[in-house]
Amino acid sequence: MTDSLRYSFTKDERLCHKKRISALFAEGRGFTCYPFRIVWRSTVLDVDFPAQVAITVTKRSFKQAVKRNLLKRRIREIYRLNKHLLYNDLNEREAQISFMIVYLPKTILKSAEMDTKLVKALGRIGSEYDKFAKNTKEGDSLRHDTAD
RNA sequence: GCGGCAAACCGUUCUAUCGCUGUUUCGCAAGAAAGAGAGGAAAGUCCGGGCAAGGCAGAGUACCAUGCUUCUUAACUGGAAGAUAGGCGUAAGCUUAUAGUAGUGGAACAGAAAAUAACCGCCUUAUUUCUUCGGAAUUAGGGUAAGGGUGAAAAGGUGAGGUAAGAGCUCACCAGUACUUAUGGUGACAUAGGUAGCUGUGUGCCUCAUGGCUUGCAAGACCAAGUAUACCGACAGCUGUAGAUUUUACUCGGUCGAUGUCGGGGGGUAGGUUGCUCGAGACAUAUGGUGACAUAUGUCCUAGAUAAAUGAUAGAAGUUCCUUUCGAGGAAAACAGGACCCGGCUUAUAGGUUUGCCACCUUU
RNA sequence: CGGGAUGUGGCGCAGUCCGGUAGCGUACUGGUCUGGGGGACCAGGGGUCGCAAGUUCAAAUCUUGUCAUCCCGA
Repeated sequence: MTDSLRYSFTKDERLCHKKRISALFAEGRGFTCYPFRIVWRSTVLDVDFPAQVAITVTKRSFKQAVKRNLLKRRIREIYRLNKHLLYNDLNEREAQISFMIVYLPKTILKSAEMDTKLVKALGRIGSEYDKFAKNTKEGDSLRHDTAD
């Protein structure tokens, strides 16, 4: 079993800094792949993993904490089982990003449905990164934003 | 058997695989193993307390809260057992209100009048006019709460006597109030008797008693190293005086005490550690108490996250509902997630269990 | 997590303290003035006073619970 196929999900793979999250929303790029919105930003991380992720469900959509927790747990579980696909993409491009998954709808979807949709969304991050890298290269040299 | 009332309790369980957050042990490290990991309301933040910081003693007033009695508790707008007066229910039972009345304000509309009641009516005195000589009418005054379409509420109720007409004016019975005696009760109060003809209701201000500082773990402490009225200049002022400060405001008292005003000037983090979970702790038994609860003994350690852990998938069993070829198949499973910690209250809650009691029906 | 405010015709707000008639502006409908429009004037319709209990003779108003929206501190 290689490292990429370990289904663990440690703290280093999560986005836990308040500053980084506010920077992500201020400068990050986003796209919507229903039922999720992905906000991401190329970032130099001080860990071995190619990505750090945070998951949110807004209080506007779900008022009760039980439902928010349920959705966050399910999304995290799906990410944990499918993140090696994203890691392969990013390792090919030698990139590090931080990103956030926002759950949009106001109803609770089934796990299987969310599974296929999230895999599709994660697959799109690679192509979005290519687009971004191309644009910055044309304008100036590729420039990574520092973490802090 | 069926329906209800009250109290207490449960709130799917197990296995496998992959994960998450602490703890302990092993290991140089990577990591491995063991064991632990949401609730009866964790919720609302409505009360009370612990804990922490802030006062150079403190006191009074204002302000706020509470308000039958006795108890309970660390404390309480909590709880228990009662008291009085209502309301609902056939019943078991449930439920609402309750300090004082010395003073004082108001009670829309309607109504004569909303509380020191004379508009109509009734009785009566005087005057004038008319007269069928019985009386009738006009004006002025007096007496009178028996009657009057209202209203939420109408001046204790019924009967008799009494009177010019009436009236607790007097009497009988009934209802209440105040004072008082005896008995019972820790007490609220109850029961029985006596005295006073004393007699509307609810409500606000007010009065009395008791209690009450403010901010909240994002408090606070440490890593963290110098202060925060720093320091500099100008102007005004000169000794217990001005003034400043003192947990909202005011007063007294206390403390500090020359400084006050204006201008300039300078520093910055939300990272980590701690607070942080052993506590008015839980469970069991015994004793005391009607009960809330208290005391004693024994056993146990039972979440501590921080963009925030308790999940996903598969299988099995049980419960409920639907379909049924009686083999089975399908679906559902409430309210809801710790964020410093406790004690209550309130609100949400599918379904189920146990105990006691009440009414009705059937059988004996 | 803590603190506070608001909810009344279609819209924006009074009235709530101190209980008794729900009102103002604008919008809407009809009419008059004008050749017509705009505008002015007159008349009219439109209200579970967020919801549910309670107190009271009587509740938009007082009390309690609950729901929604908004703001502030960090």
